[in-house]
Amino acid sequence: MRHHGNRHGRSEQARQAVLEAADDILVERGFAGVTVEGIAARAGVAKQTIYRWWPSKVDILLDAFVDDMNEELTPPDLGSLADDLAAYLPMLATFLTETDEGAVFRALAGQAQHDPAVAARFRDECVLPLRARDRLILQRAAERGEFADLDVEAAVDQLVGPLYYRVLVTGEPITREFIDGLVRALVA
Amino acid sequence: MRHHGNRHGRSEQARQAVLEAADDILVERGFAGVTVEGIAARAGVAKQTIYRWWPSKVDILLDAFVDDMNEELTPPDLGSLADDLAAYLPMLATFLTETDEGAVFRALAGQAQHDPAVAARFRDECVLPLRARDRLILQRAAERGEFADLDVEAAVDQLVGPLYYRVLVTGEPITREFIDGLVRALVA
Amino acid sequence: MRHHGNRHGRSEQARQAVLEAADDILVERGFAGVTVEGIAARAGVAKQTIYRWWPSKVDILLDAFVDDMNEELTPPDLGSLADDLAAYLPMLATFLTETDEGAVFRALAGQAQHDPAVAARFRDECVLPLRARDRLILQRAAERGEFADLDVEAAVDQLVGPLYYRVLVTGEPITREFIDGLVRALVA
Amino acid sequence: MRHHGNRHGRSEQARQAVLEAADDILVERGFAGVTVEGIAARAGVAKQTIYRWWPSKVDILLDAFVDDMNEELTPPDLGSLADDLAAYLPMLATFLTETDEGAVFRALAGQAQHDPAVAARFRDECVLPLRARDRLILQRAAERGEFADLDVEAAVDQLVGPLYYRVLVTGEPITREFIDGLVRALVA
DNA sequence: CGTTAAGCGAGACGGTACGTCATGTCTTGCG
DNA sequence: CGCAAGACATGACGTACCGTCTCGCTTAACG
Repeated sequence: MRHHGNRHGRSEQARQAVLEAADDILVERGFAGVTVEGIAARAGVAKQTIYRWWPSKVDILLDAFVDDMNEELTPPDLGSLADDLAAYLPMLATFLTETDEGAVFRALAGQAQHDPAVAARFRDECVLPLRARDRLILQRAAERGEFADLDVEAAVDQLVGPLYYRVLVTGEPITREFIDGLVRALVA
Repeated sequence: MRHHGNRHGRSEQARQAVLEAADDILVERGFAGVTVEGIAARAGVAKQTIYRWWPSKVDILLDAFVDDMNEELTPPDLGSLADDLAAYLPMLATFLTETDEGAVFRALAGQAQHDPAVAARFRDECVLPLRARDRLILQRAAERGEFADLDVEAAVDQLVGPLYYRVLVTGEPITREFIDGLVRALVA
Repeated sequence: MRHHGNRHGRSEQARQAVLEAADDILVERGFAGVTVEGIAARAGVAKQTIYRWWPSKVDILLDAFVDDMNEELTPPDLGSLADDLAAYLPMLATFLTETDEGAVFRALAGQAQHDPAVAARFRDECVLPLRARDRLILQRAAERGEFADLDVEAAVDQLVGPLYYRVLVTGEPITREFIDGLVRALVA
Repeated sequence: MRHHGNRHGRSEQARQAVLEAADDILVERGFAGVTVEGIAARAGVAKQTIYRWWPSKVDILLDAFVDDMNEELTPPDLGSLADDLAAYLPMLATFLTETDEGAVFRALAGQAQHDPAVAARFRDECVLPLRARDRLILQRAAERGEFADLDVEAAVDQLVGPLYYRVLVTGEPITREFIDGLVRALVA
């Protein structure tokens, strides 16, 4: 049964179809291949319906990322900082480099370099939630007394910064050894 | 007197005008405002002249970056690793966030997220030369014997990774204290 | 207190509001400016209410014309054909060129060139009633015996044809002399 | 050999293709079926090429009419006014009602009712040339001395006005008798 | 020392996607 | 049941750039 609008706001069906279509096209054809017309066609939705709810294709990807991210990346709680990090950082690396959500993240990070408005939304809606997960592990370690005087924010940057650097800048693979080095530098 | 072509090789005048126009437009209007037509108009050059020498606008920016970068960012040589880093890292941060070349770098980094071909050229022509400078300081320290057993590549990532992460991802400012923390973590 | 529907038949209030809104917009902004959405907004009526009762905006204008025309253009009865025509033809010209109803008539005549269905309704509901008035004068003259053997239909065409031609085709103003010429040609 | 633009102005090939496509679509699907996109597709031309040279689809039809009209409707010269008119007026009627150019003329006449700017161009480029032909017959008669004191302009209106009135307003067919009546009224 | 071919400015061309506007259909809840 | 409200699929609008092409001028090496 097709839904053709009603007085109580938007069609959830259309919303989902748009987000999924955007996601799929991004993964299949890259960011340049993502067009509002393409999304509309693939989602079986009118272009105007997209423009009614999203100002641009970037906003669609932001929504798509927010929707999907929340189902992923639950940080482990293994009882020791070193173990938690050894489990979590590879998960994060895989998330960023291998998953569809990671592809969306990278595309948004790319677009954030071109547009300050995108950058602001990207930080609030993508980076902050990811950092919250990063922080969680360190905070639990602090609560256990492993690090009495830790500056959590700086520590997060030192831990995940090199990882994002490899993902977004150098393209180097993130190896077990690389992560071990990061953990050792922090624990030392 | 305008130059209208010759039989043997390209017009250096046109090349310079194009690179400068691209640079200027990027800084003034952002990456989205950079168009081949706009560059041509501003440089007083025919569109075809651009397409004859550059496959896309990204290649223009790459050339512009390479031209300009070589005049910047000479790493200091103060005799101690801590001093060198304390002098160099703020220079790098300023280069990335404040200068026109930094704006080009960020734009290219952004576009590299969207296109693997751009990513490859970006790494070869932008990232590698910058990393060469990063490495120089650590190599000199190693030669002085400050760190006998240092893995230079990993150390570079740990040093500059958090810095790029702030520039490209979180947008947090890069403070004196932040840099001191990075240096301390390495020297420890 | 606004009316929001009732159980027994359509709202006359809504009908009037729609016809007036269509008329007003046509006069103010021209035929291209007449849109169903615009009419609905101006009339304070839902779009669906319009589509429930009129198949298209042209049908709205047809209804508007029929409503208004009946209050206008009563042919005079001065006792002689020449006098009647000398009084009536200028009235007709003014009606077509100066009044709001004339504007509606011209818009419908224009649309009739594009769509045979419109043309049919236009002739039945607009042209025929106007021709009835034209004919009336000639018929009364025939009844008075002024013209025993007159072909009324052909005479009407010869009289008002040039007038419509000027209004719809050449745009020439309709002068006293022009009308006198038409009358003279008929009476001769 | 395809032509893709040069420094000396527009492609005559594209111009012709556009005019013919517009003409064909108008005849096949009516004025409402004429769209710039449809013309572009049918002519094998880019939409922008159309907008570069014509402000609107009406301007295309105007050009198409002007191009085609000049090859049609040469008034006869049979030596007497009555004969000339008896030959010419049916030709005119057929031109307006049966030919493709007539369809374009009627469409333009329709659009002229909606837009004063169109009306102005329509009169200058369509109506005036047609009237020139109408006038020719009467002028030749005047030169022959058939009508010493004829007001040619008014006579043209009286002759062709009823004819256009039937074509554009009533839709009545234009019969031999009807035309004879018009000629008789003038000659009388 | 004139020929001639490459580089150039100019700009029209076939395309693709943009973001907007109006159409006519639909669903909902109030009166 | 009629209505106001408004979301929806559809499709054309007019614009902006893309990358390709042709043209005629300028200019320097070659004949």
